[in-house]
Amino acid sequence: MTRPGRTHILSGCPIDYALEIFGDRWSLLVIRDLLVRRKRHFREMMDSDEGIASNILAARLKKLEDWGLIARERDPANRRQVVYALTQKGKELAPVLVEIAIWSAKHDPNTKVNAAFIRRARRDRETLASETVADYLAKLDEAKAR
Amino acid sequence: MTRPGRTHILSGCPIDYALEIFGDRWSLLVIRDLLVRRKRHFREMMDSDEGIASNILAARLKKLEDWGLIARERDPANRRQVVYALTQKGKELAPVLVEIAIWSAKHDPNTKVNAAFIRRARRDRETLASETVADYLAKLDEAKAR
DNA sequence: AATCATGACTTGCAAATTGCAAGCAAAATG
DNA sequence: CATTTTGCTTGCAATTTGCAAGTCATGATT
Repeated sequence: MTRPGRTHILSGCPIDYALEIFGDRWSLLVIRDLLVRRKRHFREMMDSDEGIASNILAARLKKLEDWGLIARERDPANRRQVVYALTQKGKELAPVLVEIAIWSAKHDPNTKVNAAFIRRARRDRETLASETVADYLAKLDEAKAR
Repeated sequence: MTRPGRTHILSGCPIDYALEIFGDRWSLLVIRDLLVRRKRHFREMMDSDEGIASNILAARLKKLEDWGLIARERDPANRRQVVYALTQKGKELAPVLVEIAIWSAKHDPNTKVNAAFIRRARRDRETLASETVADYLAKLDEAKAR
């Protein structure tokens, strides 16, 4: 089994494995963009509010692809464009994103996510399939925008 | 409200808030050490398998303290030593660590965490208080070691 | 067909961060 | 008192990040 670009010997701890893949400032934001905001193209992700640089975005996409979290193809409708999508492995990070969002909603003094919504997310989490979690997170995103 | 060391304007997205605090290779490993492995001293965290450098560990501890996830005090029994502990804000990251561990256990081909254990973690998660989650994760850690 | 625009990167370069290993000051131990 | 321990700090090289311009392939327009 190839483990791409391994810069440290992994300790065997599950947290360490995950952080080898997405332990940086940008990767989970890319996954959010794909999962929650349904972005598909490079330009769309570049346009997110956080202001990622193109070389960093390109490098993160490559890494996530190398580790099997995303897949890419040339868009047949316009071959200049690449379409990125989460693999199942990538989609299954949805509960991680939910928990992070719940934690942040509680602790970010500037949060715009309402507490009742978060309590519901926590209560219903077990029944959520990953696509529905994506909808959940999308609603969190919309709630934030209000 | 002071927001320590803010290097980017936060987008308002809960994922972005969290990544501002712990979006790096090492911070969640530090939190794991405190929460799961019950480590309390600098030297103990330095000794974790992943091999963090002392300047990075010191910087991460400072950042986590600045953001209110950990607290520190001189150990009255030995004033050379500093005791670090998670605050409530820090402890409430336990469900995030559980989800990351579950994800990794499923996707890390070298995982030593058994699947039945993970299914149980998923099923029981809702009833777990953060201290019990810490025990859970500790058991995951032990299972890994076997 | 030629020209221009678009999209996904790539590149050059400066700033920032990481990592190695030695160093330092305070406190404890022998 | 001399030595050891602890939690950092520091010097320095390597690596990564971030800004902005550049490049190449493809599509659209004239």
